[in-house]
Amino acid sequence: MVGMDTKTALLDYAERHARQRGLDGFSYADLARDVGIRKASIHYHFPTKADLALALMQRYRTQFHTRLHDIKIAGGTAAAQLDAYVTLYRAALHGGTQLCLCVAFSAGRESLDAPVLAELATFHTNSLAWLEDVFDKGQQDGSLHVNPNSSSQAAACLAQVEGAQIMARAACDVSLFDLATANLTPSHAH
Amino acid sequence: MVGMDTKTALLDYAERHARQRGLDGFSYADLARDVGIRKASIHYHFPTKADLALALMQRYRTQFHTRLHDIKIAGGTAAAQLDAYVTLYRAALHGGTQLCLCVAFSAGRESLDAPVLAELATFHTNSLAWLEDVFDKGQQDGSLHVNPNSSSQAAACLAQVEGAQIMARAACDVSLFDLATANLTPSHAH
DNA sequence: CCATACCTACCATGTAGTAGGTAGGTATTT
DNA sequence: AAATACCTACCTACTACATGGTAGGTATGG
Repeated sequence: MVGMDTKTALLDYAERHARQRGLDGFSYADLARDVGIRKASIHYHFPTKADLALALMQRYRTQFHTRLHDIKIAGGTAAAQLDAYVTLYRAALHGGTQLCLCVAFSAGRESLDAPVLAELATFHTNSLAWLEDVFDKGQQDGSLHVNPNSSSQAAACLAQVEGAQIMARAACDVSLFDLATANLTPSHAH
Repeated sequence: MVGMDTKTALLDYAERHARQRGLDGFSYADLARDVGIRKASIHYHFPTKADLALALMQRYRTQFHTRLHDIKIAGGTAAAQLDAYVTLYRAALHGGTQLCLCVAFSAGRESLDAPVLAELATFHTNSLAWLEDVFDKGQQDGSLHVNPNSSSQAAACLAQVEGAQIMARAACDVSLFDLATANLTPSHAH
């Protein structure tokens, strides 16, 4: 974290904690130790924990959807795009040490304020739309087997990667993710 | 809760809290209010919170696997058994107000002691074995389309229902679960 | 009597936050 | 150039609870 501005450092550490333990599982005291400032100073950057959670979710959502956009722009078959998508979720596991933020926050959604819940809903809505688009494209280019209801298939796909993360996280074992998503990425040797 | 013994009442309320908010999201003070005894008295029944978590997981796992056993005993095609399985997960959502305990604990696994983690691992292992068995039977009785690797398909199926729970819980909307699991329960009108 | 299941009183930290202050840097004014 | 004003980003000191627990005591039912 050399030379990094304090606010970004706080967000980085907070994101890691939230993805490992959920929002209720860490405190400002943890962040203070991580960043090397006094706990009370964190309130300068994030007056309340809810502000921090919102900033985390907004940052995560925009970064994630930039990645989705990049996958689209890069072109390739729909199957390749789906593969890249699954790879995003796999990478988010960091070897089984953490969940992606949307899953972590979904599980602890009772502790979230309304604006954070709204961001979370937007994350899911955007992801479903992106996936549905991929399945539609897959039907056109013949690279994916698509059932008659692409929105249901998009939902199933999102459920699968999120669930695969849960399984892998529980066991701290990425190979479980691979096993559970093999049908989505058939080009990989499993 | 009339006439119920205190220990069971504690477990019931604790399970609800844990499934709604995770283990870090509730405290003995919540349980004390729920059951109507002093917080310190809870330690008589569960000396530490880790003891409580272990008891919760053990109870949940044994009950869940009794249900799986019942589905098997009841007979019917493999497709009907898979349908019953998905219905278990759907019912566990309680209208979108909570997750099943294994998902809630998986997300917050960092806060769990080793014996609880072991129970959680057993839960997943047993569930996968049961599902794999169903897929094997489905291939024999022709009621399920099974790909060459039934263990991967079992893992995918488990991931899907767990992920579908996450999605439905985030939005407090069971219809998302239905949308995301439609391919597993084709006999239902979606 | 004894086991069970509760109680009170307390402990040691821990949590999210408030209020006022200060140091250093930068922009503006004299 | 020097003084002043303002901003940023931290600090100390503190608050009000809250957390998971300990220790000793008491009431009740079998």
